[in-house]
Order: sequence, then structure tokens, then C-alpha cells
Amino acid sequence: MIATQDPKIHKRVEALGERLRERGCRLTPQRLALLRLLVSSNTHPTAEQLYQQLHEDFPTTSLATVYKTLAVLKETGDVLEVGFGNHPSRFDGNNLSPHAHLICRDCGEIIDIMENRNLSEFSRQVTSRSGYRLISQRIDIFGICPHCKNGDKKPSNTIINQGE
Amino acid sequence: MIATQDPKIHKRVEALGERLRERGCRLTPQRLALLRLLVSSNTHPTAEQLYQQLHEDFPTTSLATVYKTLAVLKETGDVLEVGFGNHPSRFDGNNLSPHAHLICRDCGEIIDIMENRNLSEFSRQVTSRSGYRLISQRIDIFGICPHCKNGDKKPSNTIINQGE
DNA sequence: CTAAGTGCAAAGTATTTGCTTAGGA
DNA sequence: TCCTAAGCAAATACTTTGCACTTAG
Repeated sequence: MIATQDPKIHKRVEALGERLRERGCRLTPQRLALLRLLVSSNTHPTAEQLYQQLHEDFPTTSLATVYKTLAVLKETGDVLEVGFGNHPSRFDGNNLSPHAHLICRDCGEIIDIMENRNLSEFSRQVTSRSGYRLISQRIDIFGICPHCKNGDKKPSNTIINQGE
Repeated sequence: MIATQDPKIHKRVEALGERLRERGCRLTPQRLALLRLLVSSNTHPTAEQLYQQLHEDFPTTSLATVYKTLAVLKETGDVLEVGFGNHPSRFDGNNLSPHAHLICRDCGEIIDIMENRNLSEFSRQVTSRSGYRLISQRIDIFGICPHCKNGDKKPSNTIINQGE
């Protein structure tokens, strides 16, 4: 069970639900719970992690359902999938504005970094110079977080390499 | 069969071979051929594509061997793996200096964009501000290339989304 | 009522691993 | 000769799909 007293979270869940309904999608209890999870977590959880939590309230829920709903939300642009090669993808249901990721290679923490003007400018320059039409960009910065530097390990979502 | 007359390519192949030998690795004909392929291609091929080409000269070669050798070369830092979620990873054996990628969403073309000073500066700022130790960064810019804009489709390595 | 979603199991991809044989140094 | 690499097959990990049953609207 997740506490969803925060009015801000409640509001965003409502909005997401509305958007799904507009699309002709049904708002099942499972989906609602998934929306709440996505919106109230700020750790970029994996599908598996979302599934584990959902499972507490819906013991019969399957991972497939989680993936299916995430697929819908990705299409509507309401969640962002952050894939790392073979490692399980991480999902962000909070931050829709363009941003970079700061990622700890050891514990897998992902922090959203609001985009800076230079980066957008860079993308625009690069694409126009090459005759491309710009769609999107992705910026990941890999490092070691303060905790892991000190050895206070709280291993959770280890990411080995940048490419894979 | 690949033409490897280019002295520049030849030199880089030699260098890579030398580095492998230094590491106590053996320079088998298969590996040599793979090195040549990697160095002489500028299209960021997939493991599968490398395998297909290798196969022309070594009909018994297996994909596993390609992956194994690529793994070694990744470790030595001589090739860069560029993973895109579930899509097959692409490998770059030419450009080792830090760079961004300009990627066509339709045909999968990947162009290396030499890094600009602002980007490195951005990463440095972000990490130090968060107490992280910087390891590396990855910058992918997604768009539609001029050919695909015009419908001159030569589909090869389609990449659907940025995240996955 | 009925199209969409659930949940199970099975299939799919991309990559890795184990193990036996071959061959480079 | 010795020990790493090749090559095959099987395993793995994440994600998607097919289908019969359920349910929100």
C-alpha cells in the first residue's frame, strides 16, 4: 500500500487517468494503482519493482500487465522509459520536460537534471548542420554518487556500463 | 571480403592487434578479420552484421565468437558499444574520443559528433554540484536524416525510441 | 452488452555461458 | 606442448504476445 495523501500526486494521477480515458482506455484498479506508484516514486523504478509493489495490493497481477500498461503510457508520452542495454529499463512518471540523467554506476540511482540551454542549442545546431530534423535527445552522465564513494553501499539497481 | 588497402586502416588494425597481444590475447585469423571489419566500417555495425560479414571468410564462425571478441575489445577500451534498449547494440571501433551521436530514427544511421566544450563543462558542473565523481557521459540526438525526410528510404537499422 | 484489460504461459530477442575440440605462441 | 579461442548448443534476462476469462463503461 502506498500513501497517496499528497494532493499534488493525487492531482497528477487524476490527470493521467483522464488522459487514458480520453484515449478510450479503461481505468482498471490495477492501472490506477500503477499510476499511483509511478507518480509517487522518484527513483525511476523498473517494471519488476513496480510489479512487486503492485503485487501487494493485487496478488494475482502479472508482470505482463505492468509492461502492457507501461507501453500505453509510453505511447501517450506520460511516462519516459530509460533503457540501459541489457539492464532492465527504468521508468519515470514524473518528469516529462526534457532533462538529463545523472546516474550512479554503483547503486543505480538516477537523478533528473533539468536541461540547460546550451544542450538544446547544441542539439539544434548539430541536427540542422547535418540536415536532420530534430526529434529528441538523451543525455546520461555516469558517475559515482557520494554514498557509493564513501562505501555506504545500498545496492539497488546496478548499472555496469554506459553503452550496455 | 573487405578491401583493407587503406594504410590508415591497416595501421589501426596493427595497433589493435598489438594491444590484444600485450594483454595476453591471441591474434587468431577470426579476430584479425573482426578487427579489420570494425576499423574499416564507419556505420556502427551490430554484432549480427559483423558476424554476417565474418561469415563470408569464415563460414564456420559463430555469433558467440563475435560477442566474445567484442567483449574483450570493450574491456580494453578499443571499441565502444552503443546500446539502445532492446535493439541490438552497435559497435564503434574508430572513434575513441568522447563524442555525441546523431541518430536517424528511421534508417538507424549513426553519425559521430565531436564533442563540444560546453557539454563536457555541463557534465563536470552537474557531477560536482551533486557530489558525484564523473566517469563518463553519453549524448544521443535523435532525428530524421535528410534521406529519410525525402522518403529515399534505405532502411537498415531502425531504432524506434530513444529510451528503449 | 461488448470492447478492452487481466493474467497465465509461451514465445521472442539479444546476449552470455559451458564445454569440447582446434590451433596459435 | 600448453593454454587461449573457436564453435556449437543451451541458458539467461528482459520483454512481448496469444488467448480464454473477466470487467469497466
